[in-house]
Amino acid sequence: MRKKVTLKQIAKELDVSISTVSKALRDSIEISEDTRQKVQAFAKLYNYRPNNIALSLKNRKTKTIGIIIPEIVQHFFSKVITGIEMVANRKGYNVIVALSNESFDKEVINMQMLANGSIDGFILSIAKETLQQQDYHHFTETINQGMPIVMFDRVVNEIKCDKVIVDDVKGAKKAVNKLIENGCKNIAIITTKDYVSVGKLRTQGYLEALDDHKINPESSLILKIEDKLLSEDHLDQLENDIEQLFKQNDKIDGIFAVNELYGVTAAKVARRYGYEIPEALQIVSFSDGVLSRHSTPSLSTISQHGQKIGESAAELLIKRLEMEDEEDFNEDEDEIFETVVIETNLIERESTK
Amino acid sequence: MRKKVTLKQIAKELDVSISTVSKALRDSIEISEDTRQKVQAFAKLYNYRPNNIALSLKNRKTKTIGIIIPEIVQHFFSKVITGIEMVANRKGYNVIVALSNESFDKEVINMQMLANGSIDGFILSIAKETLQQQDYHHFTETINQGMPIVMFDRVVNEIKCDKVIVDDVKGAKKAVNKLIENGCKNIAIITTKDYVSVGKLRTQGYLEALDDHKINPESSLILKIEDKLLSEDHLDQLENDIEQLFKQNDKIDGIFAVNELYGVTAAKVARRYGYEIPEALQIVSFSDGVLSRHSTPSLSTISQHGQKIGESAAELLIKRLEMEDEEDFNEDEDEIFETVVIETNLIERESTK
DNA sequence: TTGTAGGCGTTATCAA
DNA sequence: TTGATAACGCCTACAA
Repeated sequence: MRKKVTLKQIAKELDVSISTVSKALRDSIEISEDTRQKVQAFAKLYNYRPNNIALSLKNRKTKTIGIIIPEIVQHFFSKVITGIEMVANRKGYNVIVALSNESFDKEVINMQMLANGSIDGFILSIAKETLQQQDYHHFTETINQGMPIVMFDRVVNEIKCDKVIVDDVKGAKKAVNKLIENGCKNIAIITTKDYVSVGKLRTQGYLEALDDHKINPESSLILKIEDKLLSEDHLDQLENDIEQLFKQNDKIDGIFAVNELYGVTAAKVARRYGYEIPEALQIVSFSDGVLSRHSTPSLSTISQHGQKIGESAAELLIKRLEMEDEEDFNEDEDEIFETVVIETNLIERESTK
Repeated sequence: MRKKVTLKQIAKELDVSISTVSKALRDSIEISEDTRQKVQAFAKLYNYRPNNIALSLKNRKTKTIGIIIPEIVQHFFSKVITGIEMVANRKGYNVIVALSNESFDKEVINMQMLANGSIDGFILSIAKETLQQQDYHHFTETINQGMPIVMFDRVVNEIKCDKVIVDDVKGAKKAVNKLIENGCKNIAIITTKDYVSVGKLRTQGYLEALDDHKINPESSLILKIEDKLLSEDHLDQLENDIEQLFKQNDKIDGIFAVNELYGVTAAKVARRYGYEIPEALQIVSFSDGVLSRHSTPSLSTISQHGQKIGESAAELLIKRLEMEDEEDFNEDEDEIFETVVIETNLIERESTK
């Protein structure tokens, strides 16, 4: 068991000072060719690597990014992480992941844990509970402490920071327009309660698309799901709710679902009701998932490009971090924040004509 | 912008020494009630939190766990992370995630990055490329440096460390036995090339189950997929391969797929060929995914309980970490490592009778 | 009851 | 060309 070597140990072995070793390893011109080689050889032999923690303490930066997301067992969030990790890694950053589990308390606790020096900045998507309570003090606090935050997907106007979002309204309109073009007359929407910002925006897009085509929205065609964590019970409930939708209105010939689970579940229920897809009923869902691609019938979706979102968020954060370095204490106060919008696009599969 | 306060600053403000502040905050009896309250009040006011990095450096432990997995965009791995994160968090640990992307080089680089003081121990699942090259020096090296590793799912006998695995052979036998019980006579297997340990083991289970029932394996019923990263091309290739399987052998009435993607794809191709599921063809797949539950028909699967695996791995690692603390330098050399086996179970859905 | 000093591993500055 | 020293933020043994 060869424990990690430190500069100190190398110094002792070679009978030179610590600073000589340090300089030699960093190819300083101050050091003679001779000792440099000696030191480097020894270091290589013992596989010396500078201790990250010590460096972090010294440099007052950790080169790691903290991610806080509601859950990881969701293709969209995994994709985002993949994207973040890619650019982070490329730029020499690590990524530390914490899950809020949609809970306000866990979000707060995790932020505090990480904010105490473990990371240089946050990339996060807000927990549902937080959105519901509209308590954002933990965000403002960390920002005030000088730690930058980049929010993605579930963002909130109250907080001034960089953001990466999807054109939810526009994406929803694309979906609904497609259905209208394809001849649907009675288009239902399956969405979330309004406190989930993306659900609200997608609902808005749905309404705007209808309006653009002079179609009056009907409340019997709008289903707002109380979105709890995924559980078997919840799934049953979801199916029941969708069944109610079909019972309430037997003219439905198009469905826009704000996520792919709603989409595939709608397809399942619809087929149980004898609807032919896409002949009698067409479906488009918002999604970045694996479900819509592999389900039968495969679902046409509005792809939100989770990985791109992640990449974009990481770039924004790192840009800001490196900026801070440069402008040694530019206490400008009124900083300018960016909001990057990632374009969605419609992927046509079997659930539309 | 109120930057984070340090002990030093508090000390200066209150005109006491740093150690007095430190002790006061930790409720030391050495400190007078008076100053203690004064210090604590001030600390609370300025929202003092000890700096993690400084603590890590001092204590020579970071209280964070490094996870290295091939990819995160796979339900199984997400589940494992969820499990790890749960127990880690409960025990005051953070979780830092790195992705190998199935590449040997990235695995090595990421390990080195994290091993330099950033974490206390690893939980990992080996990249395919590493398994192929059978080069495990980076594992032995980090273990030799005194950093514990827990491997899960894709493990390897050559490395002595704690492991968490699934009873792959037994699970596969459960699946195939079920098919046999249900009357299947010609059961095909869709599996990976043998260098993927879990694929190999599941294939072995398949063969053993057949043997138990005195059924001779037929090479025309065994399809070994060259498993690349998921891409559209790869998917087409997969469908082609499966089509070949059906062409080669028109008596197939049961399929055991070693993962759910193979399972749903087989179902898709089979239905294109006019097979009724489960009447004419029954399918069971290994899985921990969302696909099999929501596909049509939903797939019967051998559930591998990814979250439990994660929890178990985290418990093993943390146990070992805390052990190290106690036994101040017990250089015993021949340590004893555990291998925890997580039981699988068969979930019956629509793809079996 | 309070303060001083040393150390965790590095690097940077300045002195030798 | 090399080395001593201080600093990053914290804790603790020991001294006052």
